[in-house]
Amino acid sequence: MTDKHRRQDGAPRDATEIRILETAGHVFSETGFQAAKVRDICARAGVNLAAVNYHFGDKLGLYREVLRYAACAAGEAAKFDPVLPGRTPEARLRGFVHGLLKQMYGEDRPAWPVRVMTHELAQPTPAFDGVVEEIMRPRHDAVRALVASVIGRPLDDRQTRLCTQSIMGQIIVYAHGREVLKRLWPDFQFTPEALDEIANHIASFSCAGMLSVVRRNAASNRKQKLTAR
Amino acid sequence: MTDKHRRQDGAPRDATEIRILETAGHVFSETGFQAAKVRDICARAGVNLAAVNYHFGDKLGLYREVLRYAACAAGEAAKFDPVLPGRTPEARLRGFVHGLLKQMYGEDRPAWPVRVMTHELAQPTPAFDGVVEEIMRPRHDAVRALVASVIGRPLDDRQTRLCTQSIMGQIIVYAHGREVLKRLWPDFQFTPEALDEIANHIASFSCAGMLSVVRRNAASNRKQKLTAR
DNA sequence: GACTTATTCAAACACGTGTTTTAAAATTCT
DNA sequence: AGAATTTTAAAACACGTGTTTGAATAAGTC
Repeated sequence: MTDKHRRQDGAPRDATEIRILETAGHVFSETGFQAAKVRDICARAGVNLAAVNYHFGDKLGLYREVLRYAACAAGEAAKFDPVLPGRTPEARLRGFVHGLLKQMYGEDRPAWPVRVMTHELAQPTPAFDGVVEEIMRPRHDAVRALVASVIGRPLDDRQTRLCTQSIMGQIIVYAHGREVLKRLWPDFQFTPEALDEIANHIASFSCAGMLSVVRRNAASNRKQKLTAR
Repeated sequence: MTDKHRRQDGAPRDATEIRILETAGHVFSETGFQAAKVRDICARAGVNLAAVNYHFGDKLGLYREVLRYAACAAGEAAKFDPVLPGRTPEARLRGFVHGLLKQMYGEDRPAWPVRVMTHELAQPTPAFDGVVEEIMRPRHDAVRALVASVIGRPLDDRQTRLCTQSIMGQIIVYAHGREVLKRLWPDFQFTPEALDEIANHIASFSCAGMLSVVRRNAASNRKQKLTAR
């Protein structure tokens, strides 16, 4: 890969490059990086075989740009801070979950970025660390902060982390468990109403769960005081 | 693949086949089916290149056997019915979660079967349907039955399914989100104590969540009665 | 012990795939 | 318009990979 192909952020792309990027997104999402074929991408994009090497240096260079492209589509949700808007913690959580689901499965969104990420989970490429730091960690930390404030525990507490895992798990099961979901609940569709329903469910389910943690802590505190007396 | 390689269940295997199977499990778990190389498997297993074709017909035949091998390791947990043992629903759920976690991350368990499944989620092979039906659906349905009995709703109710998704999501996030977890919570270890801790957390968290669903239904029922009067 | 069968081995084969090359066409610049 | 540059195009190249082959060795059988 020559210097020509190390493009900085926001560099303009011509029609060919965009067509390759979008097609490559689809192809990579279907088979993952390794198994995807440059010939397949080029054929489906209607460009010559050599175009990938000319515009992106090599296959990995193209994949990096695809990942960045996918991360860009996820950009707004990453910046979205779930702690600010809404009044009650449940409303804030509902907003966060809804935003995340909509960003992944909104009707106007392409489906391939999520699938590319699923492949990364199965077999991380060198580009994965960047995605985690830029996209996933901010979200995770935002949820963690919300959890910490709800259950009254430090950010780094194990209970805080377990609750955060529980909440994130409920969300991503719809993403990475999709192939299972299709078979176990074939009637399910990601309609806007379903997105609302899921967000509502996860928010209330999780708030109740967090409150139970609070209650358990309070109970064990009382017990300690009693025995200490 | 000739008839010779269509072996029935429980057929005896010699040392070579077992060595190939175990090594193949590791290799497939690292890179997925497509990207895995027969030469790599054979080299690491210390057998000749042609051994795979001789004993398993072709690469896909080997993969099928690896999947069955992995499913076998998961067999006891699949047969395990979470509705029978234990008294309270929470105890039953805790038992189920703990069994599943231990089966995936117990210290005596190899790590590769879970990783192979992660690859299947990203890019299902023809063998995936069988795995879902034989391994995943029984578990899923068992949890669903438990949920239905707890929240007092039919098996096929949307609320029942959402709660089931919530519970399964909390579990599988530790499996399929492992690469993210390693980066976002690097100190975390799958010790036996951690497994207990997680199982306890998920069980109490989820029971509280389900109870909140019950309460919400009761509240909306009261409201309906009031307006109907 | 001789014959048959099963298994292992090294080499070669056939094909797919990422990349390069070289030339033609299109675009841009002066 | 003419030259320089950029982009596209077809073919070839180099290498990796699943599979097959045929001989050599081991195991089993009468």
